[in-house]
Parts: sequence; structure tokens; C-alpha cells
Amino acid sequence: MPGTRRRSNTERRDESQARILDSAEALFAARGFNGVSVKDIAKAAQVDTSLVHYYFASKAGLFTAVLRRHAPRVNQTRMDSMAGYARSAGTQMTVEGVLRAYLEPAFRLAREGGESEQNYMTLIAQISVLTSDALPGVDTTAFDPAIEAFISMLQQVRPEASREDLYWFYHLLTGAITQSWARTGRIDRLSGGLCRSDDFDTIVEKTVAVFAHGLTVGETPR
Amino acid sequence: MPGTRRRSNTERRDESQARILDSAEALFAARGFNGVSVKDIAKAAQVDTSLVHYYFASKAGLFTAVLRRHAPRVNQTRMDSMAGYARSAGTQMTVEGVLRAYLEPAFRLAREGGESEQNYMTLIAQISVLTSDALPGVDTTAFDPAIEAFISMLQQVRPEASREDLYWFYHLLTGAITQSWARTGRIDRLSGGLCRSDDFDTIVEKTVAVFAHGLTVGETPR
DNA sequence: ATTATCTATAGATCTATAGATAATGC
DNA sequence: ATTATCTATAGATCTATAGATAATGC
Repeated sequence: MPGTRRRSNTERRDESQARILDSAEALFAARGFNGVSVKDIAKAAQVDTSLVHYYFASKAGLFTAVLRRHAPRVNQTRMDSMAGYARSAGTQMTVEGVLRAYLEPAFRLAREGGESEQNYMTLIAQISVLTSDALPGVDTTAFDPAIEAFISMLQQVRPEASREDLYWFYHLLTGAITQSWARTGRIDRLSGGLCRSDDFDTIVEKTVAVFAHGLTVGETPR
Repeated sequence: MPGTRRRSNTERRDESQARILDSAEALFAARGFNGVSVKDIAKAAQVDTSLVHYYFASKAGLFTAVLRRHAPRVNQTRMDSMAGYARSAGTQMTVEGVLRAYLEPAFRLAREGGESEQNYMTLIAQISVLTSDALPGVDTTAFDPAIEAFISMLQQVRPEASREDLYWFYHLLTGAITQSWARTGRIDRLSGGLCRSDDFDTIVEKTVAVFAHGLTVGETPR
């Protein structure tokens, strides 16, 4: 056939898998695990449903594969970012700096990475408010190393803060991040267009500003 | 029959509807709209599936009914709480006070109200990170009046803050609240048991503490 | 009479697999 | 030979409704 050159098995395999993963990611992010059928995903990926099972065994297996695909990269860029900041700031580290180093990578990935990465963040946001009852065995421990490193760095900058307070601080922060990744358009409506859900640059700035002050313990604000 | 007295139609109707709503609420909160079948709900409520359709027409109708059941009460207790605070504080209002007045009612409802109210909050938390694609016509405007009142009060206490910043502040706050209502047990695991997802009293305190400082604009934190 | 509840089932999914066919591998 | 892809279908759901029956209403 004209224009159709011979594709190796590895190429065919990788391309099919990637198309399935991309479609699954987009649909799961839009309608949730149980709101999407394997048929929907196969159709969007332009393959047969049986091919989905051939590569990922089950719908749950596909979901797990989607969640795993970008997890190491998110964790790693966060670790690198924080390590880079620690090196450049030396003894001059600030809460603001640590926060920015932790926050920026994932938002940058979503902004620069395109559709796939954005859908991935949306999916993570949705999963973060669900328990394991709602979904097939989701493992969120892939992000733990960067989180632990983040809390350790905060402790260095705020030696007087209790371990408990630092974890609560993280809990509140991760809720705020999650809300932003979800890009629901809710704040757009409430603010009458003043704020935009997909304005990730501004969101990072506002998150840093609010939470950097938030960890200023000791004194009571007016 | 012994022990079974005659129940009026209104009683039978109200009791059946309440049992269906309670079961639906619990199951939707645990497994999401599409993770639950009408049959599951009927079974848990000890009625037939056809009765669910008799009262709520469709699965989507039932879901809407669940969401509407407690919404006015949440909005109203928030309004009352903020109005009460404004009255008692007079010209002495603080960010901390406004925050507490806004936050407390829903958490108190979840704590004192029992299973139903807790499941309701969990459900709201899950919905807040979803777009309308994922669910049948969800209307979240029932909470808007209290939100607008909250932002107005913040503006009074912080006249120098921009409207935009106040909305971003709300956006971050609502993410944190959502994360707490979801009660995923994630912070329990991360903190090695130091923090507990269901410790709502502590959560209110920590949220107030972090966000009250967070709106302290102007000066840069160390 | 009217309303609540149950029986039975239609018709449309949905996940998953067995087995055939069409590519590439070597 | 081996791997990727397609065909066909099993078997288990799932939502919703028509029509019958059992209560309460008055």
C-alpha cells in the first residue's frame, strides 16, 4: 500500500499500547473508572476491545497501567527540583522556596506536557479523594518519596514546627493542589471569570503565597 | 400481626424514601455514581428496585435527590454562623473568626449528624473535583449564597485584598476542606498515625490556623 | 379509590475469552 | 514461528417498565 511502510512488531505494539493508554487516560479523567467501558476506550483508540484485554488483561489492569505511566516522572522531577533548590539556596532556604520547588514540577509537566499529562493530573486529583473501595487496587505510594523529602525540607526551614503540624500542613496543601489539577471551572463561574481554572502559573503563585504564610507559626494573625 | 401496627401511607412513603436515600448516599459515597447499581441500593434499603424507580424515576433522579437533601441545611447553618459572628464581633472581626464561622458548621454537622451527614460530606468532596461530564446534572449552586457571604466578610476584614485574591483564597480553601471531608485515611498512613483523617475538630483548628495566616498579605514571610 | 409494593421481564449494555486470521521474525 | 489483530459470542450484569397485588383512605 502507498504510504504504509512495514512496521516492526515493537512499533505496532508500542503504538497500540500508547493509543489505548492515551484514550483510557482521557476518558477515565472525564467520566471516572466506572463511567467508561472498555468498548468506549477501544473505540477512541481505534482498536478492538479484545486488543485492550490482550495487552492489559483487564479493565482494572489498564487503569493501573494508566496510573503508573507518569508516576515515576512526577516523583522524580519533584525530587530533582527540591534537590536543586537545596543546593542553590544553601543555608538561605525559605518556606516559600521549598513550596515552590515542590509545587512547580507537576504544574509545569501539565502545562508543557500536553493533553496526556493534563489528563493524568486530573485523574490523580479525582483519585486522591477516593478510598480503595471505589477503585481497583490503586497504589499511590509512588509519590511518597518526594512527599517525605518535602516534609523534611519544611522541617529544616521551620525547626520549631511539630511533626504533626507539618503533616496537617501537607494535608491541606495537597487538597488545594488537587482542586487545581481537577480544573472543574468552578472558580471561574464563582468569580465571574476573574479567575481561570486552567491558569496554572497564577495558581502556583497564589498557592505559594497563601501556604508560605500559612506555615508562619507562633504569632497570631490580626 | 403482633408488634406491627397500621402505618399510614405518608409514613410508609417517608420511611421507604428515607431508607433508599440513606442507602444511596452511603453507597454513592463509597463507590461513586457509576460504581453502584440501583439493585445494590435497593438491596441495602431492603426494598425492590422498582420501588426506587417509583419514587425517584431514574438513577440520576435518585442521585439528584441525595445531593439536594442536606444542601439547604449546610448553606443555612453557614449563613447563620457567619451572621452570628458578625453580630457578636462587631467591628472586631478577624480573618480567623470569619474562617472559623464559615468552616465550623459543616464539620459540626458531619460530626454530630451521624452516618448520613458524614456520607453526604464525603459525596460532596468527590463531586467537587468532577466536571458535569462525569455525572448526571449536578447543581452545586445551593452553596453559593454562603460562599458569597464568606467572601464579602473576608473583604471587610481585608479591604486591601483584591477580589481576585479572595477568590483564589477560596479556591485553595475549598480544596483543603474537600480533602478533609473525603476522609481517605491517606494522611494517617503518611504520618504514621500521627494525624487522623476523621479528627474533624483538629482539622478545623489546623485549617483556620494555616489559612488565617495565608490571607495575611503584604509582608513576605521569612 | 388511591397509593404503595411486588412480580416478571425487555432490551441494552458490559467484561472477558476462544479461536481464526493477518502481519512480522528470522 | 511468533506476535499482533480481528471475529464471534458467552454469560453476567444493568436500567427501566408493564402489569398485578396488597395495603391504606375515606
